[in-house]
Amino acid sequence: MPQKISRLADFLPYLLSVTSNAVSGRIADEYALRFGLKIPEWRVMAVLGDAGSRTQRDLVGATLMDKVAVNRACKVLEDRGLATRSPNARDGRSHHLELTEHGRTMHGQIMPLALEMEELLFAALDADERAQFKVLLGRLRAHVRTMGGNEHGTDDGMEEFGA
Amino acid sequence: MPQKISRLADFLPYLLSVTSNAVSGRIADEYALRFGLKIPEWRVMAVLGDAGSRTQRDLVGATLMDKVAVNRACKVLEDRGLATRSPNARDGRSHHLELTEHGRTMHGQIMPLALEMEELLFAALDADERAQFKVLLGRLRAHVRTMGGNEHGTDDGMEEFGA
DNA sequence: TCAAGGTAGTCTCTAATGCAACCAAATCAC
DNA sequence: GTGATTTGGTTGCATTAGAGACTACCTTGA
Repeated sequence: MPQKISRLADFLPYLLSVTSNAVSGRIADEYALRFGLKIPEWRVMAVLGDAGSRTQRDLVGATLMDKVAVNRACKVLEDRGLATRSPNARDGRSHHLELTEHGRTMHGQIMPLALEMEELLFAALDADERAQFKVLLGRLRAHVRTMGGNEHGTDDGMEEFGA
Repeated sequence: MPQKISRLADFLPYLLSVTSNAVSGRIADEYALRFGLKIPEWRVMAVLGDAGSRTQRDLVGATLMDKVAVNRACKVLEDRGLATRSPNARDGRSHHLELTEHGRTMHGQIMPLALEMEELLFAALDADERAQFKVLLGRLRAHVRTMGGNEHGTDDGMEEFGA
């Protein structure tokens, strides 16, 4: 019998962090193995494949990643022929990014794997629990964002990227 | 009205990661500001203050951090006079780490702040929801750990460090 | 039309994180 | 005991993430 129970183990932020790392780690491994993609690259592909042509700025808003991270991910995707940039007629500073045919094909494989991974990782939770979990995460994130110095500049939602 | 809803935003691992980062970031800021401590250092202090004298190996098990991270955190704590190492009679390779008086004093300030932060960050969730959230995180983590290649070597629990 | 200020994207430098190789002490095999 | 293997701890290296500066371009307001 344990002599002492750690209060660390009861500390929600700790539990959250450890769990998140475990989940992310597993996914990162899987994507690296199967597609040679890192998480940032994968996220960008997910958004592009789903939403079509976007600027880097849009991608920052959609993925909540740093603009540098987005930039690097885009560059990798472009170098690998998974995405292309075309000039933005409206704004000479930015480009539109879009998946290539190759990118689209890969996206077609990637999304099912994502869902499969989600299924596998969250198998310990039934449908209701997952829904509940998602709601709690959403509320938590929204709340944390409102409090304190808003962290990383661009702080608009990720919920929509309507045209 | 949004034209399209991102599937990324519905992807649980993504939501988990983003939320966890937001929470961790806020806490990290707070501890850096008030005590000049980083998360790994804080975790080690939390365990030492709570459990008394431990070896680095124990700390790895208790914090689920890399042994290198633990080592570095310990070194910082020692350099700052918050913890001391004393030889381990049983094993010449390792030392016992323990908070100094100074460290203990700081620990006395740190833990209330931790609880305060938890309260503040999780204000968006009521008591039941927090309990539920904790249960779900626990199940999730336990499940993820069982699947796939067990990641980072040492994989014993964090739930007990009995004598 | 021109200056002033703001924004998208890029580059660079530094800090943080994790891994692999390593050393020293302990344990095991004989 | 002596050599081989394991384990706690440490160091160094490679990878990653983030802050800041910088360029090119846009927008506004005179």
